[in-house]
Amino acid sequence: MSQRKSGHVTLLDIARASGFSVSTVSIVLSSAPLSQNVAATTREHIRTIAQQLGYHPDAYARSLRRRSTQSIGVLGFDLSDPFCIPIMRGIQAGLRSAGYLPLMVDAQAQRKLFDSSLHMILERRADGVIVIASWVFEETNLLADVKKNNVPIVIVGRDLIARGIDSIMVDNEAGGELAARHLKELGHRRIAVIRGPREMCDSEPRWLGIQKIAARDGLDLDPRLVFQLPGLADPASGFEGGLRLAKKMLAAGRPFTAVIAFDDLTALGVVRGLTDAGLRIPDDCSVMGFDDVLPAEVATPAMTTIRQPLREMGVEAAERVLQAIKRGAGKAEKPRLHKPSPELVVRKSTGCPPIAVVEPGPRRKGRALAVVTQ
Amino acid sequence: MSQRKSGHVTLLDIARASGFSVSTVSIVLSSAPLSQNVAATTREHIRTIAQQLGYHPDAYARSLRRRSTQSIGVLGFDLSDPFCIPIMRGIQAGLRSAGYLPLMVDAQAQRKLFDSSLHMILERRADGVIVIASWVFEETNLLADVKKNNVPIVIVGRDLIARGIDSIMVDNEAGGELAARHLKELGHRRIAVIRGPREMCDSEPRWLGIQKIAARDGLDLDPRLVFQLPGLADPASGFEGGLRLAKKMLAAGRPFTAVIAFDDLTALGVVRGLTDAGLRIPDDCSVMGFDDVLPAEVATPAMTTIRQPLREMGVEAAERVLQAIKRGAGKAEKPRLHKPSPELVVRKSTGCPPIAVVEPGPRRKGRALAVVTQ
DNA sequence: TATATTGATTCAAACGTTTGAACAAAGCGT
DNA sequence: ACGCTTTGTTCAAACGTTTGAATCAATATA
Repeated sequence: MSQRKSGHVTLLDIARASGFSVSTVSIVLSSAPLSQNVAATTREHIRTIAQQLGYHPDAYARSLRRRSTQSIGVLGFDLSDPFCIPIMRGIQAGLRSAGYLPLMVDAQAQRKLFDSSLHMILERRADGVIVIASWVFEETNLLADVKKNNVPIVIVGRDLIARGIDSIMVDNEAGGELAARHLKELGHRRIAVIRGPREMCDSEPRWLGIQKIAARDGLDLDPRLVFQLPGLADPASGFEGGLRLAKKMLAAGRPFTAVIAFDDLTALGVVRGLTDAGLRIPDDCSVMGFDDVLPAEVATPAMTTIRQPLREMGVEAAERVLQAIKRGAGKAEKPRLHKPSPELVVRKSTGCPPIAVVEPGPRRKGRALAVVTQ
Repeated sequence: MSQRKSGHVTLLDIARASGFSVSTVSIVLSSAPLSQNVAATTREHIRTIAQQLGYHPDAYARSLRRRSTQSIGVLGFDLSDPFCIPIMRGIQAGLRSAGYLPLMVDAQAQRKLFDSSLHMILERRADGVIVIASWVFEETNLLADVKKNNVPIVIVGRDLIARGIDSIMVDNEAGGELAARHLKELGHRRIAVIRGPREMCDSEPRWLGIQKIAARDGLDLDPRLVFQLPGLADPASGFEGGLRLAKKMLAAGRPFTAVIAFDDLTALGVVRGLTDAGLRIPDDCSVMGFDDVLPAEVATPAMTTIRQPLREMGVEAAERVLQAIKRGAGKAEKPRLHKPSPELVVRKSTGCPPIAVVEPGPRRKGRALAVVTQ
């Protein structure tokens, strides 16, 4: 019942209550090697008292002394992006098994917060840093300070090996190919595409993959049916973009039987846009997404998409950063790029092309059909 | 270019490099009151050097000395629940303006992790704790240790004032009423309901609200059309549950024109189930959710739902816990319950009841209609 | 001229923990 | 009686920071 000044129970409290010294108590409670030398009765006694008082070692004091925090800063560019969550989960799993703790920070898609979050991580002396940058992400001088304090860093969702940073990014080109091939095999020939925002590094390779298959298999990629998502900050803005572009798509007056959208949210926006115009998915038009996030899975019809192995990517990131730590701060190996393969997930938003093809002429009652001219 | 043992730049490094003492450097860099007395040229000099060396104060050492970490532990029961994210955002906003930092932890819906996460928060000496417990959540002896170390605590999404904990929980009964009234005003009379799992405290009041309106306005709540979600851990399991129960609903052979689901994911499951059976939403049957999470917003048709002011709840939680800290650890006011009002969000999944009413007799081609007998 | 006052800087102790070294006491072989 | 090991415990310094008190000039006041 000793009166403590700070609200927290400390080793000293337990020392006093048990009659032993702070050293002994510390040795017992932290199961230091020396604790084998401590009498079993003493150990028991000290442990009991600690339990009673509700003692929790002060991680700050401990880290200060041990010069290691056993924690990894995990900086999510935008946690509200459903894309981040599985990656986070993977990271958590990867770290936990090694006894490390994630120090999660959410930059809320704001550049300013991104910087200050990074500072925060450095101030907390994380032993390493993992950055999840799915959506638009301007490079900052992040390198400067992190490297100056030689903290190993890994980035997920972006290729920054050129800047000397270990990177993990799905094989977007393969993903683009997968999507195009799937539609081709269903019999689609005229495909509309919504490309990602210019600032995102995923955009170009996905488009490349699509083009590759199109060229090889004779798909028709009418430039008037290729659109581009503007680069906005909010991940949910993909939905708005898809919705808006779906309308433009119909207005273009060119026939198409399928749409490949940049990501799942965009695809959901497209579904909304086409549905509003009276089309049925997938009967009148197939729609594909990319990523495989929760909203795509629970939508009706369930979205056919290209799955990124998000969780595995998180695990990999954790392993990378832990390796780098083990290797020692100084000897930075040359940065590697890990490119996991995406996977086609066939659900209900894609199907065979209709016998008739969408061709909305001069705005008749929303939907107008014309026979395909193949 | 001085060789440091630890990877991190410390005050001592700067002291040496600048020729001033550690004290002076500290005073300058932490903008302590005394820094007014420090010569402007000195200030400038020290700041420049700190910048060059990439100095970041060690949060651990600082907190140890200051006896305050300026951080709040935020323990999310399951971060993959889209419900959590807006709350998190609110908390972040509320804390940031007061200069506090959230220490986010994800219990991943696992009881064991829940406990260890709480320990972690205590070890990190958070000045306060906010718990977000949306989904099933068995009380632990969480009180014991947190209270023993007198750290103020607030819980969002559950009413624990009985256990002496400040709580914030939407007015579920009002929400239930809102949902029922909306359907009634559209002209629905026969309504199926999917109640939440027994373990969740939200379940009962929502049901109460629905019953209240039903009784007053003469809605028909056929017990054979009232279902109950089993209590599973995974938040996405609500979807599966809704899907399964939708099938049972049709199999019950009782006419209904609308469904109130326990939450949005469940509602999306219902939409899937009914759609699979050949029904159109909302033409043949209206479906309502609860919460207003992202997947509900981007689904097509967009989900009509009862919105919880999640962000505001997060802000409120932050303010509560900060107040408690300011008030001082000892004097715990008697715990209060804050019950924000939900809000009806009308989208596209609800509409007037069909002239014909769903009544799936002996499994004919999926969908069978019968005239309403009002 | 002695004494406050002010301005600029430093001393030294403290925060709670860990840990190499030291100490004390006992057992044991020579 | 001596050294040597073993067992059980404590000392004291260190981690990087903050801060009340102290120092020391130089200047202003009595």
